[in-house]
Amino acid sequence: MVGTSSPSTLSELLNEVLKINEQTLDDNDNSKKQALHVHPMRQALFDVLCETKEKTVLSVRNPVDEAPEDPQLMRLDNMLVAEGVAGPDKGGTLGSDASGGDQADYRQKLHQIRVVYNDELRKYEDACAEFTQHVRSLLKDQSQVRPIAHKEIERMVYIIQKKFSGIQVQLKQSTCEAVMILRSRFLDARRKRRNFSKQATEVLNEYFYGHLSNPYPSEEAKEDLARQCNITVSQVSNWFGNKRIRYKKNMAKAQEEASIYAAKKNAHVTLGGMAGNPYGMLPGAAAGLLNPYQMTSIPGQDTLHMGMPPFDLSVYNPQLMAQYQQQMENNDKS
DNA sequence: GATAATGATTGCGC
DNA sequence: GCGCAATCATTATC
Repeated sequence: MVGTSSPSTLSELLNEVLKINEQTLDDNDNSKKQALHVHPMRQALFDVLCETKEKTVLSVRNPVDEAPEDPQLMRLDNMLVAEGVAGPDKGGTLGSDASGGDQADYRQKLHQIRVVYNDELRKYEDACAEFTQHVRSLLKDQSQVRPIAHKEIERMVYIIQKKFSGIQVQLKQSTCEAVMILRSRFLDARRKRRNFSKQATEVLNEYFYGHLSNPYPSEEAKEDLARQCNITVSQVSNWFGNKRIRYKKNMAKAQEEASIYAAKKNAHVTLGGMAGNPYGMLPGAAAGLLNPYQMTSIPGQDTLHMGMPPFDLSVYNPQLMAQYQQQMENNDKS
């Protein structure tokens, strides 16, 4: 029937359109297309078909309205923002313990990841927009010959965007992995310690032996020491933690060291008074003599000697202290 | 290369 | 959250 003569009735035209819809139009079958396009009932029937289709599609739930936020995608997004890859550039702060050089290196590497990520993301977005536009125009073209509901187009767009979203998730995942690898590398690098400068160690030791009776610097004191030594407050805390433990463990050597710092302090006192020692009455290791550790741990001195050592506390002399210790050891032997 | 020294980390208790 | 103790990992010294 089709092809030989134009459809004369509404039902004939409908059958014709449905057939065409099923088979899709063959570009070579121009006469058939032509016949349809010029039929006086064409527009009316086409409108009816569109309306019917629109009603049918309306009953289908719109996936766009109901799509829940993908929790995995949300996690990835949050992480990328937190790490400074997505969102505003935070400069890639590592930890306060990382050294300056490492920080700069880390920032540079993170910036590279950020650039690559944003570049790829833009490419995907552009490709997605381009493909969506292409499909839209294709559907628009097809709407000339078959009824296409608006919701149908939106659904198609949604499917396309979901496909591209899947690719984006992969991109975000691999970016997160890259950041994790970078982070772990630099966190490991933090273990690559460098010894503090001699000057910094001097400052810390002076404070420690100057406060042996209470070697627990306050937060303010730690900040002050950190400034003086050009290290972080947590490094100061670490140093004091280690120092207290090791002082206890190796009292003999610590005593020797205490004498050195006491002598230094003494020289300072002679020259400049008691400035800088909040325990003014007990300069240097003299304060250490009253510290709780010494009462139990000095080799050869298992108990605290009740008698005070033979020196004047106000002008502590390390040599006299050494003599005193020697004397006590001799007493223990005899 | 062995050893000591030292800064950092971890697990635990308070 | 802080400090202690044990331990790890690196650096310095011999």
